[in-house]
Amino acid sequence: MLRMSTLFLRTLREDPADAEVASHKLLLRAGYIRRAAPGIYSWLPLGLKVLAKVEAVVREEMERAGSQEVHFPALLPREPYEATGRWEEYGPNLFRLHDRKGSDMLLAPTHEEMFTLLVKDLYSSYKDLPLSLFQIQTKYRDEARPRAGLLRGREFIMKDAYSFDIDDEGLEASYEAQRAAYIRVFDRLGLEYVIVAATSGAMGGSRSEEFLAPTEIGEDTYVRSPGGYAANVEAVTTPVPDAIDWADAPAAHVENTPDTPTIDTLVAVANAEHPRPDREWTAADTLKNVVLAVTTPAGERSLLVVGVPGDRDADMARVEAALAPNDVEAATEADFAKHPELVKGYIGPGVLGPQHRADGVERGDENDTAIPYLLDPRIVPGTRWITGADEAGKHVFELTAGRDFVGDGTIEAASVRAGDPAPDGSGPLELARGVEIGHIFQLGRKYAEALDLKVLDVNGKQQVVTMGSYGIGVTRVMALLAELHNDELGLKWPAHVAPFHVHVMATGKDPQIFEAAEELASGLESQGAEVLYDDRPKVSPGVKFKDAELIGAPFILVAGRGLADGVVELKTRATGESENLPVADAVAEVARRVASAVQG
RNA sequence: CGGGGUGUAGCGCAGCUUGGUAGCGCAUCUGUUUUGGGAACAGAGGGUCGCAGGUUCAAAUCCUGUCACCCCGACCA
Repeated sequence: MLRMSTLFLRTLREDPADAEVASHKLLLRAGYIRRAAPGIYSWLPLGLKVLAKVEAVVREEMERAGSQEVHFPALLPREPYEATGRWEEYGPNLFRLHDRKGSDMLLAPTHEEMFTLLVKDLYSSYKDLPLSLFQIQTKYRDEARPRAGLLRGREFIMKDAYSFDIDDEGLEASYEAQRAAYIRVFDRLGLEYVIVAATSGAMGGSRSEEFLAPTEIGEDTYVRSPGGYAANVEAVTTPVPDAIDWADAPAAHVENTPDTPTIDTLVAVANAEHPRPDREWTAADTLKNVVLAVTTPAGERSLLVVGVPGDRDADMARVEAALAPNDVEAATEADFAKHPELVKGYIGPGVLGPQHRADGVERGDENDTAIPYLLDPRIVPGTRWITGADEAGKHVFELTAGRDFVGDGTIEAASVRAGDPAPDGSGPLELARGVEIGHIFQLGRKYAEALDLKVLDVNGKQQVVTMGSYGIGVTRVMALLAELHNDELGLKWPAHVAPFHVHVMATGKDPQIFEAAEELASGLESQGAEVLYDDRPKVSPGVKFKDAELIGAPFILVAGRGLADGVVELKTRATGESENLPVADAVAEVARRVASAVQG
């Protein structure tokens, strides 16, 4: 039995100044965690208890799905990450350090390499497969900006699982098994979630889905359609319209459009000075060419221009996803200085990609080669655009894709808007925010190839193993539960993850009250309930109530003035309901409710 | 990395404009009274005012530099 008089806990009356979101404030105030450094938290007794319960659910479902638990070091040598290229690719997000001999080490951000090597170390036959392994481990990522407490830290606990199969069918089955396990985990935790199509990001790989918990404070934006399509915005694909016959299209013509460096000013001038008879020009008639600087993992930097309809922005998250693992940023003044053919505000296809190469005109210095030009998928042959004429104060009208210009390819760079059609025809998209709590994807053979994980197949030939990778953010899930279950008074844990089930308190000074409370507490404990007993003798009832509500156990059992009439009070934290129970029945009744609440 | 802000007791803050013995609330400790909604009174402990230079008889306060942290955007379980 936990006793409030000795529990290592100090609740705070006021919100910490540096906490913003509810879960962060309350976990600090209620004494679950303490900040040790930015994005790094120490765990107090209550916090550890909740964490252990979340872990237990994850562990049980992993084992049910046939995955076996292992545990790797968090501190790792450089070599395996060098072999897969991730020592470079991870960039500044990787915590790097040296041992006393000067060898490079790292704090693992994730463990693909180690799992792959361990399997390689022990297995060499297709008969050993399929295999699924998992661990629950502390991960380290030196995030540029940790925030929201546990929701995004630099040290966090992740369950990561990996599957190993001989062929694609096996991988598919392993993936489905994990997917089913994730559904069970999140259902048991009582979390609402959507499964969305995702990009695989820096990990590499093909099929990929994220489990997002919808919430306003989420950092991921996703879309869904009435017909059931759901995807992270980064992974949304644009339906490609049919090409348009341009036989009757007017010829392109360059017009003076002074002082029109932005789409808004361009549209205004176009309508004022170059109106078309049937309808007004809008931003959607313009083609915006955005200059980006792309840096490869090896550090090579080059420019790229993406063309998007003028009524949309280039969404950097989507661009990054499309160009992963490269880094992308907006081009700088220095970049423009090196490319005089790029006239800011008036950039057009004329100097880009195929056009540049086709006309053979040298516009920059001798090292100046054509800047690659990628187009939004909506810019199909026959569509007509107003776009830059590559000369200050001039735009070209009726510039027709396919006839007057082409790109080097297409790119999903344009922002996604509510109302856009779903790629599978299932209706208009709506946008929402969510927190990524799980991510599953088929890695394929990337890591097995890089680290030479092969087994003999049935014909005695070496085959590269194919892998899947499956993560759950355990600390993040805990923070999310706190985020979802609270009110102005404090936390309201669901029974199956609460640090304990019943908060028993004695209110009053009469020793008999304390005796009765203690009896209730130990009675409940013998019935299988987990109990915190607030046995502090000189603390006013108000303080005890406030603490109990802040800490957030699902049931609060009060022994106080009602005792004289043979009753104790039971408060249900989630609903705020309060009722009197006869003392004699209280233990049995509360234990029964605990059991049913824990079962969910 | 871009923008904004803050560093004063364990926590939350005032003091800085106009330099002159470092303060308030909460928390902690002692005593008395209190005990169903963050008690009252009396007393106590606890701070090299982020750090380093400078100006001055005198710096939390003015000047310079520096570090750290937080918040908003670009990246991730």
